[in-house]
Formats: sequence, C-alpha cells, structure tokens
Amino acid sequence: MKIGELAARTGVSIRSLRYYERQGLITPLRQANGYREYSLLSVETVETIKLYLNLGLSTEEIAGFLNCVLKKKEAFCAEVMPLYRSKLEDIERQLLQLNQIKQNLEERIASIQQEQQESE
Amino acid sequence: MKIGELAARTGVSIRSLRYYERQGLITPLRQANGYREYSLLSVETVETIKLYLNLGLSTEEIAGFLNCVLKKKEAFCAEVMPLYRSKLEDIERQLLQLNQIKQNLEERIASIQQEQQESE
DNA sequence: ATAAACCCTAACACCAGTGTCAGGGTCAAG
DNA sequence: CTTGACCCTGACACTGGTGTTAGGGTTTAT
Repeated sequence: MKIGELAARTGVSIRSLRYYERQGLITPLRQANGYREYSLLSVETVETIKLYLNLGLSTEEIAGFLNCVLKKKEAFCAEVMPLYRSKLEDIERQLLQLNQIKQNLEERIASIQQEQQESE
Repeated sequence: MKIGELAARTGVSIRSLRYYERQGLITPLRQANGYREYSLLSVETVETIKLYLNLGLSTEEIAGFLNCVLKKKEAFCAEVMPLYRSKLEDIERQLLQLNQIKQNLEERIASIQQEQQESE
C-alpha cells in the first residue's frame, strides 16, 4: 500500500510517517517510480510506534528496541526494562513538580480571594 | 547597578535578564556608554518574575500583569485570577495525562516481569 | 599602556514532532 | 489531453527559555 493509505489506516499523518522513516523506525520498499510501498506488517509497526510514543518515549529511544519487540515478546528485549524504569522515574519527578506548582497556585488563589473579601 | 551585579544578586543569568527585557518585563535605563543601569527595584522585579515563572507562567503571560502587581497587590490585578485558574486547569490536565502514562508504564513493567518469571 | 574583567548586539543551537510550502513527478478517469 | 488526486524531496516555522560564540567596545587597576 502507498503512504496515503497507511496514514488513513493508522491515523498518523503522512508527514509523521516520513519522519519515522528518517528516524529509522520503519523502512518501506520503493516502487519503480519512487513511491513508498508498505506491507500489512507496516500497520502493526506503526501501531506499535504509536503505543510507545504514548508512553512518553522518543523516536530515538524507540529505535533502540523496536526491531526486537517486533520479533520477540517485549519481555525478552533487554533494552526495554531499563528504559521503562528511567522513564517512570522521569514521570514521577514531573508529577512531584507539577503537584508542587499546583499547590502553590491553589494557595495563591485562596489568599487572593481572602484579601479581596477583607477589603469589601 | 550593572547587569552582572543584578545577575549575581538574583541568581538569574545575564542571558535571561536580557531576554526578560526583550519580552518587555523589565526596562533598565542606559548609561552613556550603552550599559544597562538597574535600580534596587529591579531586584524585586526580577524576584517577582522568578516567582511567576516558577508557577508555570510564560514571560508573555507575566508581561500582561507584571506592571500591575508591582504597583498594587496581586489581589487587585484583574488579569491574575483568570490566568491562575486556566493555568491550574492546564496543570490538572497534565497531571491526569502523566498519571495515565505512569499507570501504563507500571502495568507494562509488571506484565514483563510476570512473563519472564513464567519462562524460567 | 596593557591585561583582566566587564559590557554590548546579533545570531545559531537545542528539544521533537508536526505543519506547511515550494517545486516537481505519476497516474487514472473523463 | 487535461484535470485531479496522489506521490516525491527539501526546507523553513514553531515552542520558550537558555547556552554559547563571534566580534567588538569600556573601564579599572597595575
């Protein structure tokens, strides 16, 4: 299938599909006229890429283990676990920070409201 | 005082001070030789900017109310509250999303570990 | 008078993925 | 043969704050 069809099937833009290719995530064959030719497997590959992107991994990180997980079970790709763990740590750091900001904002909102009431 | 001294006093890099100026957050006088000349008030202004940046506001957003809060109490600057509220909503959206990702990661880690154990 | 320590502006780089445009092929149906 | 719907590459833009460098002026102390 050509790129437009793959885009339609996966919901990923043509632009992004070409970007994934440049990042080494997917390598379609080429027709004689230069058009990219994707197999049905490509659909699965792109879905897999989407899944990992949604986990907050970068295309570069995904490139490091995609070939492996496409062939074997995720559990047996040595690269995956440490990446998951460090990503989880990142997430937790971000959660802490966001919660801190949230608390500050809430306190600030509360104190503004109090000040306004006192002046009435 | 010159820019280096203000940077030392506030812990904000010279680069950032010049950036804040370009964003309209602070407007130092100029000496005859072109050097920026900051007053003591500038220290307070920069501390205020830091505070708002830490709340997750952008320099552009800060520019919208900085003059007001420097003159009056925060409670009486009409621009502040809606901004705080919408920023809080942003934060909450991000928290939801991060928690979702975190949960996915944790589930995935758990299932990988289970699969590995089963194969032993 | 020279070196060290300041200051100035302008501009590129970064992160990461996507949009968009320019300029140009290919192909099928009418 | 033309129109429209595809496809191709390459390149700039954007986000937002900061680092860094290049190229050059000023001031202060020795």
